[in-house]
Amino acid sequence: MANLGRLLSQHPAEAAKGLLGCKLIRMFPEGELCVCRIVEAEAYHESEPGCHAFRGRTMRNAPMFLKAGCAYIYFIYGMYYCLNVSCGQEGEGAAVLIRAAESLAPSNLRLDGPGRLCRSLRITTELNGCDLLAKESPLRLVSASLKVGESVASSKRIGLSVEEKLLWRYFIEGNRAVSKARRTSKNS
DNA sequence: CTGAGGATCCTG
DNA sequence: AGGATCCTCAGC
Repeated sequence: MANLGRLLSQHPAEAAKGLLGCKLIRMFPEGELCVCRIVEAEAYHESEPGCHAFRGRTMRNAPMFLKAGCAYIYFIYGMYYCLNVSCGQEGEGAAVLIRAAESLAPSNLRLDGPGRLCRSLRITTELNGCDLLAKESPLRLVSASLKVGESVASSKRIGLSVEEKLLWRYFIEGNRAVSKARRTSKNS
């Protein structure tokens, strides 16, 4: 995908699909750099009750309404953070949850799960709202394509008991950073 | 003001 | 299967 901004301005389901294979780059305050590759993502849109923005804008979900490409980071279960990328048009409550990534450099980080990804990359609400498309950002997205031979599969979203007919979870089929039970379309 | 529940993960 | 752990929002 040539232009990340254009990709993310689409419907979150398109954005989630297109984010697979893209790089996520974390620059720590001390200057250390981590590069990883997104392998699993879910779409959320204000039109459906699975979405935090379903009941309109609140203090917490406000970043979902920002222009495409901003971070929406929330705290959950008293313990974990989850990273989302705002998408769609400005004023539209839509985002993509980053569920898992492959650790490239260093190659030993555990990024297989939304909570683990944030813990390993030290992503907290301190980064909430930041522009992931800006070059100087401490957390940044860079466009990249899938590798030859890779394909995208989909399933219902994880951990929701509503809207289960929406197949808005996307993942790179067979990828090892996707949890074993959920990495094939057969099991999803 | 209150309390129920949550886009998770780890342990037993 | 259950607990950690606390923030958010709906409801009163």
